[in-house]
Amino acid sequence: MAEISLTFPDGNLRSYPAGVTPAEVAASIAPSLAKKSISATVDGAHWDLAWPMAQDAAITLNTMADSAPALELIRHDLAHVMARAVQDLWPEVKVTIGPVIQNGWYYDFDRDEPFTPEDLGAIEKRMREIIAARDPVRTEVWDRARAIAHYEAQGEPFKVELVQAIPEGEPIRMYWHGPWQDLCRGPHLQHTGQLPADAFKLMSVAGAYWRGDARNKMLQRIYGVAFRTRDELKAHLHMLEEAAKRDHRRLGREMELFHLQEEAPGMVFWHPNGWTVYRTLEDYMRRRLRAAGYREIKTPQVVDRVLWEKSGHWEAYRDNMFLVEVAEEGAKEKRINALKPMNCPCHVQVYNHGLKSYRDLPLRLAEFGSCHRYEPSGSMHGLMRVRGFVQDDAHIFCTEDQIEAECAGFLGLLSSVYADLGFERFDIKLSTRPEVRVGSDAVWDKAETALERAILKVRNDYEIDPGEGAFYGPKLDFKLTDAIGREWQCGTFQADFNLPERLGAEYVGEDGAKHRPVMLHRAILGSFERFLGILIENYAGKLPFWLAPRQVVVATIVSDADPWAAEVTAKLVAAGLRAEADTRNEKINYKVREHSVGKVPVILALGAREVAEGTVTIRRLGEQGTRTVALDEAVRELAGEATPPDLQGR
RNA sequence: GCUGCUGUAGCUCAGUGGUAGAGCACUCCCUUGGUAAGGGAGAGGUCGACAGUUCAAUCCUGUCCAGCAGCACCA
Repeated sequence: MAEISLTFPDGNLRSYPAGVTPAEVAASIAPSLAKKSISATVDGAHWDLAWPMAQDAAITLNTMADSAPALELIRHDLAHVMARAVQDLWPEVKVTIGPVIQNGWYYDFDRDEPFTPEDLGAIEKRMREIIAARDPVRTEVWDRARAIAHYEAQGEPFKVELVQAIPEGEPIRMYWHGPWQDLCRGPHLQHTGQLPADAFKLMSVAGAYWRGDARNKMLQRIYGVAFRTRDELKAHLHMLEEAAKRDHRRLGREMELFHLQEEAPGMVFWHPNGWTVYRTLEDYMRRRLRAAGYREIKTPQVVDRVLWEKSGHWEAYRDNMFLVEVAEEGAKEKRINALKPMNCPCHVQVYNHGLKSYRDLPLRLAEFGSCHRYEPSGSMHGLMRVRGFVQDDAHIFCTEDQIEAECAGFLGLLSSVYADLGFERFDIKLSTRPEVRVGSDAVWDKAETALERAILKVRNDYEIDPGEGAFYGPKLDFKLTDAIGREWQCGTFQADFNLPERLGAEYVGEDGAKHRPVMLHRAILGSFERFLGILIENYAGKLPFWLAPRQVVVATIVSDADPWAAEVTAKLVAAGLRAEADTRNEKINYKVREHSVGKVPVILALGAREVAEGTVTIRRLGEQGTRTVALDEAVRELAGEATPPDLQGR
């Protein structure tokens, strides 16, 4: 019999007969290792202890102490155990797929009746019984015809489809968890008793399309989370609660920032506090753009369909546009306008007004452009996905040769803005030419290279998404990472060879002939609404001092301090701070609590002592201690902190 | 848009086939209190909208609207 040699993590090399399984290898080393092992990593692939190895390989035996493989096995086995529990309880339910996802797994079922929360409880209970039974797990490789015949006999049409979709040459594996069988690529644990009965939880049930396609049947997806220990599960559930506490919809209410209501779904009603943050951010962006050589413009919200027909949006995106019909005097037909869903066609109109020379390029036109898009009802989410929003939009008209320098300049601006707003980390993705596109290959070559070279001036790591560019040009997407590790795509930089053509943008070149400019669409924040949502969640409501809607509350301890509070507040306001006096007939405890809940960064408490000394006592949000200082000193200190980052040090 | 769930006071929620309640918030009174809720009283609701069943609907049924979770979508 042929021999294979296996390399162990410590560098040792040992020979085994071909076809040896990791379980046998473990047993050959030590019975204790055989007992502890749950899977193997063979040449980097996650390997079932029962799979035979046919050739030389590097092998590592995994135990429950190895977090990544352990969690994958636990979650994957639990997906099977859940599917089995569901079919035990409701044999008529059809099974489909059940992959491992972050923190857990899901499994999609086809069942006419919806699963209820009570059903989830029953399923969990049955799962624990299956775990307690310590059913053995077994694997076999079948041929395609047998697997298809089996699933047809079982009345599992989805599984038949899955078997048919497995590429030629890949093994078709069947797994048994006790008497229950599932098609699965594995690997799995050795018996259900290895699963932690107290470290998983079924979370929710929701609809999901078969194979992720909206044209297919909607299945019922049950989500579960699982960890190795009960404490890890508890920690995860606690983390979810903490994340819920920084939900911008909740904080928006608590901090009185904004609200949404039925009569204007997806459109934000900004309250004084929220609008203050919004305006502060907008003012900041306006300064940054001006300093970076942009010129600000403002274009109409309501624009005749004719322009959208010219730009091509009418054909492609009409269903997502808000239409405004007007019965004009004397006209037979109503005039149809659209609320602009984007600013670019209007910006080309500004560009086209008057003949442009190559000397005018690059021309950077910026607009805080108010846009409306009819987003699908189910997609809306607080400030994160709305129907009415404002972009920090700008279009750069330039020559092909200027793309690289413009892109490099933009990258510098973007990273500086993100850093100012508290996001040090962001990732870049370059999407290159798709199959269907406009523009010559020479132009695409030039543009893609320009974007790539611009990135390389800033950093080495970026992701390439081949074929994912828009039909009109390559693009960069920027994803920032927030305080709890979530990623948000905000910035974008897109070259466009199409719109200048469609809308007839031109410039007179050095040669006296007319040329077509390239248009660069770019945004840093994306939409103000969404970015503010991200900021609120990133800071859990505790916005940096310069952005905080109410920076200082002057709270009196006794009513004798009211005049001093008025004087203090006036001084703060005169120094440009957003300060309010709270002279209500309430105890200081009450005021401190209320303004802490409202995320006011600084409370100045004034009692008899402060009145007598002409001082203020500073209490900062999240800190226990207080400091008593002279008023002038406090004003100087706070005014310094209130200076926006781009104006610091001036 | 699809599937499921939800919609009662500003907020968080309880409740019933005979038109409603709690806590917090709000108003007034008492209290002048030193760093996360002092005490008392009061006011506040077309029970998401529209139909239907019923002697009677906030409650049952249907349609619609909105929200939540997920899926799909996101120029």
